[in-house]
Amino acid sequence: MKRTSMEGAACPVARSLDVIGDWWSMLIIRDAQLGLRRFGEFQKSLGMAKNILSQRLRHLVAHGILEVQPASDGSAWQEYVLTEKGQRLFPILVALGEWGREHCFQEGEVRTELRDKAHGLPLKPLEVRAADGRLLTSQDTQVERVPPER
Amino acid sequence: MKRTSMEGAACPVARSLDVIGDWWSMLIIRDAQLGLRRFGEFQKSLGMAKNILSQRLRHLVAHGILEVQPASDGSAWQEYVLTEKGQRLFPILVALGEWGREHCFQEGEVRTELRDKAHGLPLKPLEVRAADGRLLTSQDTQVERVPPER
DNA sequence: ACGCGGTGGTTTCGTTATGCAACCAGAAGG
DNA sequence: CCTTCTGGTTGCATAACGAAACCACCGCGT
Repeated sequence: MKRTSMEGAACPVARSLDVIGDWWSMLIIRDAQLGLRRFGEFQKSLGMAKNILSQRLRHLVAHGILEVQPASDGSAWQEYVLTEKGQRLFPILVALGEWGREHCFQEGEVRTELRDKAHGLPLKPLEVRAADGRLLTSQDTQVERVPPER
Repeated sequence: MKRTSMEGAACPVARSLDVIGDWWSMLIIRDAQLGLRRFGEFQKSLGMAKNILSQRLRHLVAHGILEVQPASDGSAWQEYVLTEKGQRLFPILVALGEWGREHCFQEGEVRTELRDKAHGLPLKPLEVRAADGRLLTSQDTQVERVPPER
């Protein structure tokens, strides 16, 4: 038996989840977006087992989301930094955060929030729009099989 | 031992992942957005084990993302439909799809894509914007601990 | 009313992933 | 050198997962 993989799926959502759909990857990526780079920083921030972290970091590196760099402070250790591909996950994090903030807290609970560094204000809510700018809901969309590019 | 839960985390991303962060939930929700409602429809579409599906559906119902309804065709069976809270996950799906489409396919592979029903055109790419409308990257943002509402 | 197949699950059992703790090698620091 | 810290790996116990068998109930044909 094996954990079923979506590698062959034509659906991009399934492909994404195949890469970053486990319990820890998105949290690691969140921390990486916040500037964490060292193994120990991730481990302390997330409180996860070191073997699992090690596994996940390797996985993310293998998929080109993180890359290993020589330490920025001159020491001989290595650091994990987001690649371009990893940076592009930002909207997913924002979407997750927005939904979590709205639907996963009781009134009165302490929470954190992502804000605009320039003015310290909350972000504008994410919007799904058509090419011509109309706001869309899931009912306004459909899935199409598109021919391979080129 | 137990799978570590993020229930107490102050970070909304962690909270979200605690609810929908497993391998299957987002795929079930994707199919629900596409209009699937019956147990058997999900099972056939996803090819997953029925016990796991059963578990996941219960979990999603318990968290108020799906709700059980009497069948729409008059038969005595039940159907699973998205609640308002579940509908709000749409931007996350769009974000996952967009990233997957860009970064998880080889050239020439068949893929599916979400399109605007009105004109059959691809959607506008998601954008993270500040309250004043400026485009933001992760570097332009910071996490703040905000006081409980009210 | 009776039998049969389809739907919607639950149970059972073997495999895989996760979590914890112990261990270990190399780098920093003194 | 000798010690401590960083960055892992290894081994083991347990929880989650996956496949298939099993089961109850619905609806339909007769």
